[in-house]
Amino acid sequence: MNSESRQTRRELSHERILDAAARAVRRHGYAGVGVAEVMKEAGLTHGGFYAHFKSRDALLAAALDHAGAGSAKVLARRLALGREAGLSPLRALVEGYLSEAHVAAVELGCPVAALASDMHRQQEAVLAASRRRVLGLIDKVRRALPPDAPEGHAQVIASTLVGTLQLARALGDGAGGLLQASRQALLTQYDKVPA
Amino acid sequence: MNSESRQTRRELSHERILDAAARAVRRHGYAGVGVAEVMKEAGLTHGGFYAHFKSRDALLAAALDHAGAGSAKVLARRLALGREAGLSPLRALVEGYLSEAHVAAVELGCPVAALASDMHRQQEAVLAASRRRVLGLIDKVRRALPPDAPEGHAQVIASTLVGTLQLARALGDGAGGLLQASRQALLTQYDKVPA
DNA sequence: TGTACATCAGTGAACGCGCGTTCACTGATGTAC
DNA sequence: TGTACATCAGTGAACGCGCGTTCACTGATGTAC
Repeated sequence: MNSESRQTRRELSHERILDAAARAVRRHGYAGVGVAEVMKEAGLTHGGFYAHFKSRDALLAAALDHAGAGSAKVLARRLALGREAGLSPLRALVEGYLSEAHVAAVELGCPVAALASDMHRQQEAVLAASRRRVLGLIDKVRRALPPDAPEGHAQVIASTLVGTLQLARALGDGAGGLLQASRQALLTQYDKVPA
Repeated sequence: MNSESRQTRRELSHERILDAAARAVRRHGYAGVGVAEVMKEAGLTHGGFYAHFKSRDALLAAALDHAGAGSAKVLARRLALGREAGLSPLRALVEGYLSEAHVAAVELGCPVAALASDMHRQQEAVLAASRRRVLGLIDKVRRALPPDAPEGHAQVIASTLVGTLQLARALGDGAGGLLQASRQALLTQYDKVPA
C-alpha cells in the first residue's frame, strides 16, 4: 500500500458508489438507474447519497466517465495480450469487441454500445459525458489503425462495432452469424496485416 | 371514401393513439412514453386508454409495429424516387438512411436506430416487437442488395447504418464527417453499380 | 321523420406505488491535551 | 496511553411528485318502432 492508495472511509464509499452506478447504467440504461438501488449495491442507505453527488444526473455523468476508464483498461489489456499472440491491434480490438462474451457482459462492457440510442435524449451534463465516451471509442479505434489511415475509417468502424453489438443483444439467440459477419467484414476491409 | 376507409369513432381514436405512441417511443425512448401524454396528444384523456390497450407495454409493442409499417412506407417511396433518378436500390437506401434529415427526424425515423441499445432490456412483448423491427431492417437491406450477395452483408450494413445514425445523433454538431464517411464506405464496399 | 331506449366511447377523480430529494439525528472517527 | 470533545459519514423517516391503472359516471351514437 503506497500513500496514494490510502483512502478515507468517504473515498472508499465514493468509489463503491461509482462502481455500482457504472454497472447499473450499463445494465439498466440511463432511465433504469435508481439512487436507492445504487446505494444499496454500494452497501449504504439512500439517504447518504447527496453527501457524495449533488443529484442523480451528476452521478450518471460521473458514472459514465468511470465506465469509460474501466473500458479503457480492459481494452489495453486485450491489446497487450493480442500483441503477444501476434495479432494486429485492429484484430485484437475487433475480435474482443465483437465477441459473445462482450454481448453477454453488458454491465462491464462498452458504455457506448449499452447506451448510444438514448444519449441524445439526456440532459447536458450526462450528454457531455456520453459524447466523451463516443469520441473515446472512435479514438481507440483510430489508434488501432495505421497512422496513415483515412480520417473516416475509425468513425465507420466504431459505428459498425456499436451497431453490431446492439443488434446482437436485441436478437439474442436469433442473432445468427451477425457477430461473425461483422468481424469478417471489418477485418477484410481494414486489417492489412494477415492474421 | 371506399368502405374500407370508413372507420368508427373508436377506430379513429385507436389510430390516433397508435400514431402518437409511435412518435413518442422514438422521440423519448421506451422509458419516456407516458400513457397520459400519448392520450393527450391523441386528443383524449388518459382514463380512456385501457379501453384501447390492456397495458402500457401492450401499447409499446403495437406502437413499434406501427412505426415499422410507417418506416417501410417511407423507404418504399425513397426507393421509387431513387429508381426514377437512376440510383441503385442500395444507394437510395444508404443515402436516405444516412442523411442529415434522418438524423434530425428521430420521431419519424427508423425505430431501430432510435431504440436499439435499450431493446434487450424490454419485457417479452416489447422485445418481440423490437426484434421484428431489427429483422425487418436487415431484410430491407437484403432486398436492396443483389440476390447473390453473401448472407452476412445485409447484417453488417444494417449494423453500420444503425450505429452511424446513433453516433451522429449523440455527437450532434460535433459529428464531423461521420455520416459522409459511412455513406462512402458502404457504397464503395457494397454498391457495384456506379452512380 | 321522430321519439325512447340501449350501448358505446370517453371523462376525470382517485388509488397505490416508486422515486428523487431533504433533514434531523446517531454513531464512528479523529484530534487535543 | 487515556479521556473529552469536535467533526465527519451514514441512517432512516418523511415529503412531494409523477405515473400506471381503476372505476363510477356522463354524454354521444346508434337502433327499434
